[in-house]
Amino acid sequence: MYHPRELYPSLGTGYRLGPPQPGTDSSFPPALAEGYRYPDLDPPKLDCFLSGIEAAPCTLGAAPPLLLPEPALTLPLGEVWPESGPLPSPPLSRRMFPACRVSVTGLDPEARYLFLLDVVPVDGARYRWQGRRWEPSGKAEPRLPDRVYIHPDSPATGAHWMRQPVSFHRVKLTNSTLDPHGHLILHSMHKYQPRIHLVRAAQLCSQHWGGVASFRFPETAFISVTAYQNPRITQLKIAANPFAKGFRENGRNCKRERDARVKRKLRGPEPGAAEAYGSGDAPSGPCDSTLGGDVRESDPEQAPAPREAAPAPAPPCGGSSAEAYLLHPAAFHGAPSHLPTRNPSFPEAPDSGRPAPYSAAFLELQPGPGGSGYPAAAPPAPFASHFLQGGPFPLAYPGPGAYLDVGSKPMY
DNA sequence: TCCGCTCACACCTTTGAATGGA
DNA sequence: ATCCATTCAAAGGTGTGAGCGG
Repeated sequence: MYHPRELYPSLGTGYRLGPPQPGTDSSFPPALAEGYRYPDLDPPKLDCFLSGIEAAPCTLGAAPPLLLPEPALTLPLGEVWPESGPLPSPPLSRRMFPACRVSVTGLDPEARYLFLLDVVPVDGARYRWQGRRWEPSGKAEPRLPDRVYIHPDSPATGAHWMRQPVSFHRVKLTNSTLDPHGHLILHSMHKYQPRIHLVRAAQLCSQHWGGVASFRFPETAFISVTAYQNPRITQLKIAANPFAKGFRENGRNCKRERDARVKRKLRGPEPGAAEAYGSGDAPSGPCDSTLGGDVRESDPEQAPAPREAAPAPAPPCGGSSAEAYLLHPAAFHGAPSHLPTRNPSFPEAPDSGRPAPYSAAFLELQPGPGGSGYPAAAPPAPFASHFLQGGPFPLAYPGPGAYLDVGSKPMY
């Protein structure tokens, strides 16, 4: 995890934000553009996927009015956070799973861009799992310093980003407010919204950012937890995450095997301990930085797993809910009442060769005009150019309690 | 008592270096 | 000398359960 100003101090401290572009496709919960300035280009379009539990492409919709608060804490240009002694041992963090993955079009193939991801609180409430659903339960903890994850391929050309979906599967979450490793810090039991930022460097060594576009996909909102609240979420993750293979039905770490081991332990030494574990169905091929490695599309056993993860007549889970795990299960995902069923609203993408996505089933959707927490039709967005001083990250979050807090914690 | 968090654990995947053959 | 495939070990990611504290 890095702070962009430390990595690329020459990129400058300010950037302009311009008018959002009108959206087109209303069949999906719209991705919301919070700011943009690409005067010489068609507006970029982002398609959102949940790796492993993948959504059909979601065309960029129109944006709400952009609210720009005063910048808060800033660092002098180019200042690097000092090293403060040795890093403490092992970071208590876990990867976000499934990972955010987006496709982008409309970039200048020659220009260079940075892809960033951050997570902002959705509201001011703390949540609690009430057996069937997540319900607000008290006031949220004070907001933590914002951190930004920079995609490791950054900066790269527009052609590079458009070549294939951009995966953020390496994003790590933690609830340690003192985390020195630069992981995204979240409060447990709070609702968050990931945002994708696309920053164009007009010239890598210039003193100005070439522009920035910021997107949020309502279907990726999640509630952070440190322990599973919903057992069906557990099953979904085990089924979909290759790292949890050992916990699957036939795995050595499944409940039946664990119970058997405990019994054998009580009786004496385990006789079959030296047997080989390999099953030969390990995912193949390298996991590059752009394509997520959490679920291999080429592995026929991996991708369809979520469909088989839960029994068909699933118990009600209270409609929509989502959990993202901090120290323990790193993920963001939901608990649809029809977990094993493909959502008909998301037809299989042509030529994808993948199972149709489950995304809609995992959405943390708020009741609202368009079925999501965001207006189906974007509000009018009068042009108003803004210029932020003090650093491009994070962008203002257009909601209650939004503020800009840059550099109050070391970023790596 | 309940609930959430921390920690240790076993199991598994990922990754990159080392090796050998073409 | 180069390229490619294979092997191997270390690093890292996973959920679970016990224990702890508020």
